Amino acid sequence: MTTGDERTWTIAEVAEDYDVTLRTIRHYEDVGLLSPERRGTARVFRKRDRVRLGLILRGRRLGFSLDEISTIVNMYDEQPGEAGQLHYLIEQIDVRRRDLEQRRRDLDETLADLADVERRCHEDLARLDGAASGAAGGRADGPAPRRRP
Amino acid sequence: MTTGDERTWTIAEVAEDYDVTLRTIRHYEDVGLLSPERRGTARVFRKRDRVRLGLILRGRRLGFSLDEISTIVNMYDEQPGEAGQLHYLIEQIDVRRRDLEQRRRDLDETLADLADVERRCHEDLARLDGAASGAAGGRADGPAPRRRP
DNA sequence: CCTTACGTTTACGTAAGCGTAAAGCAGTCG
DNA sequence: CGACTGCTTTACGCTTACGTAAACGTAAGG
Repeated sequence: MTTGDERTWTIAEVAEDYDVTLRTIRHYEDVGLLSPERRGTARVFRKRDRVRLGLILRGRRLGFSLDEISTIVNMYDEQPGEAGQLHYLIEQIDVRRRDLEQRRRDLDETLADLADVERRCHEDLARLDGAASGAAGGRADGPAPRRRP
Repeated sequence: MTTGDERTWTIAEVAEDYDVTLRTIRHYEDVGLLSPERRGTARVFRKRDRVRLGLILRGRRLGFSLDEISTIVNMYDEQPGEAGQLHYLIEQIDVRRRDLEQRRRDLDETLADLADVERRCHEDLARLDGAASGAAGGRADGPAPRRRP
C-alpha cells in the first residue's frame, strides 16, 4: 500500500551520507549509472537509488571503470527476459567472477608480501635496538622525514 | 661468482612476456617505476626488473594508481635505514593492509552478489523451460523492450 | 650500399572521472 | 520585497595512463 510514499532524499543528503560530491552523483547520472526521479528539476532519491550508488562505489573501490561498473550493476536488475539473454548474462557473470578471483589472488599475494616486508622491518628494528646501547638516549625516535629519492 | 652475467632481456621480449606494450614499459620508466640499465641507449632488463614489472602489473590489476603502486613496490626494497624510517614504513604497510582488506570485503560481497544473480538466472531458465510448451516457438514474451545488443 | 628490424626520443592526442566556475530558477525567511 | 539557501545546467579545465605518430640511430644481412 505505502509503496508510493517511501522516504526520499535530496542530492545533498545522499552526497553527505555516501561521502561523495554532488558533482560525482550528477556525473553518475550523466553516464546513466543513476537515474533518480525529478520533482520539477530537482532530483529525488529513493532507497533503490541509494542501493545502486552503494554498488557503484563498491565497484569503484575495487578499481573498476565506470563502464565496467555499469555492466555489473545492470546485471542486478536485469529482467528475466528470454533464455538467450539469460545465458548471456550467466556468461558475463562468469567473466566477472574470473576477474574477481584473479584479483583476490593478487590481493592475497600482496598482503602476504606486505606481511613479509613488515616482518623484516621488525627484525631490523630488533637489530637496531640490540645495537642501540652506544647511542645517547634509547628513544632515538627522530621525526624521520625521509622518503623517496 | 657469476653475479655479473645473468640473463638479460630486451624491451620487446619483456613486453611480449608480460603482455604489455613497449610504450607502457617506457612509461613506467618515465614515472620512475622501472629503471633498467642501458647498453648505450638501449634498455637492458635483468631479472629484478622483471620482478618489479610483475609487482607493478599486479598492483595495476588491483586497481591501484601508478602513484600508489610506486609507494607499494618501493616498500619492498627499502633499505633498513633508521628506526624512525622503519616505523614509518610499518605504518604505511598498515595503511595499505587496511585498504586491501577493505577491498577483499568488497570483492567477496560482489562475488556473493554475482552468485545470487546467477542463481536467479538459473531459476528463471528453469521456469522458462517448464513453461516452454505453450506458445509456438516459446516466445510469448511481448513487452520488456530488451537489453544488450 | 640499402633494406629490414629493432631500438630510441619528443611530443601531441585521448578517454575517464571528476573539479570548478558561472549563471540562473525556486522556495522561504524576515 | 529582497536576500538567502539550495538546487539546477552548461561548459571548460585538469590528471592519469597510456596511444600514436614522427623522426632518427644502429647492427645484421643480402
